[in-house]
Amino acid sequence: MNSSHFSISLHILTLLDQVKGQLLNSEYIAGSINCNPVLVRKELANLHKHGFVQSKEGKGGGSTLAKSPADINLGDVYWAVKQKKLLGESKNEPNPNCPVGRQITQHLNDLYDEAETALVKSLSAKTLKDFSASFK
Amino acid sequence: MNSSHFSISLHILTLLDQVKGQLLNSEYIAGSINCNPVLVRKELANLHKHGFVQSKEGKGGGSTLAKSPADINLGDVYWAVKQKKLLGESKNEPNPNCPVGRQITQHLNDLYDEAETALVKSLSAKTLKDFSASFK
DNA sequence: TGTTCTGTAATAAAAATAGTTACAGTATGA
DNA sequence: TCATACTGTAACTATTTTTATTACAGAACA
Repeated sequence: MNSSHFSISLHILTLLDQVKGQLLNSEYIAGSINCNPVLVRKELANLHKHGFVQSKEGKGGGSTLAKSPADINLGDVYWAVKQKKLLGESKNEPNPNCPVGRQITQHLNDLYDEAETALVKSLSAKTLKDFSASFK
Repeated sequence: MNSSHFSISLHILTLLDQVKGQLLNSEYIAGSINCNPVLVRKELANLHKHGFVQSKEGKGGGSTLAKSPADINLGDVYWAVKQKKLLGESKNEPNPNCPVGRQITQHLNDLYDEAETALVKSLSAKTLKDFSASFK
């Protein structure tokens, strides 16, 4: 991963949990995150695609959690939100004429996959309920 | 982390290991990575600062490993190379007037620190020697 | 003493990320 | 039924981050 997708998504999910089923609209959420409402709606669209939230269109609409916070673990959020490699290359086209260049992409990918698995395992130890409960 | 610092550094270290003590110059290394030699020199400067490589200036100069590849573990490389948060925010200034916004940065940081620790533990299981040995 | 490197700074180009504007479609309720 | 307030999404712009380029002082070598 990278960027702030995970942070923003978890922020959204936490807010939705804190209001216990109340619908929150993208402008309110954006106000808490301090970002653009369209960015929130995009993030919500992704969370919706992965079954974490439900949205209601139209006047008085907004979003709410689609399942119990105890059933949302942060490792699953990670996978849902992930858009690109955790550790990795923006550009990466090593020289195929060099023995190291030719093979390194595969070896790095293997290494990163292992490392990412360890990271997700750590995240998976916590649910949204746990995370949200740490807010006073 | 993020970006390609880790990939590039590990690529450099692998090349240096493969040539067993021979000096490699930044242009050669850049040729294998397929990037700019100045980028390699900056990355080498950082690796040098952390004691992984030695460099020799002047004609016929170049770089070589400063310690045995068996004594370079990939977790240490990770820390040396890390320049910013693994999972995190480019911009992140949540609303201090919102209970969630006010506390989330700290909670996210705690979460990320744990996850990063798990990731580094995984990386630390391998040395440069191990990694380099997987190249045929 | 000319050549070939490193080290580093300053700048430019390219890529990625976030913000903005715009608008069709949906639900609500007066 | 019509004004209002949302979502969903696209197109575009601005900003930030990353990478490449140029430049040059200083070091080592032949």
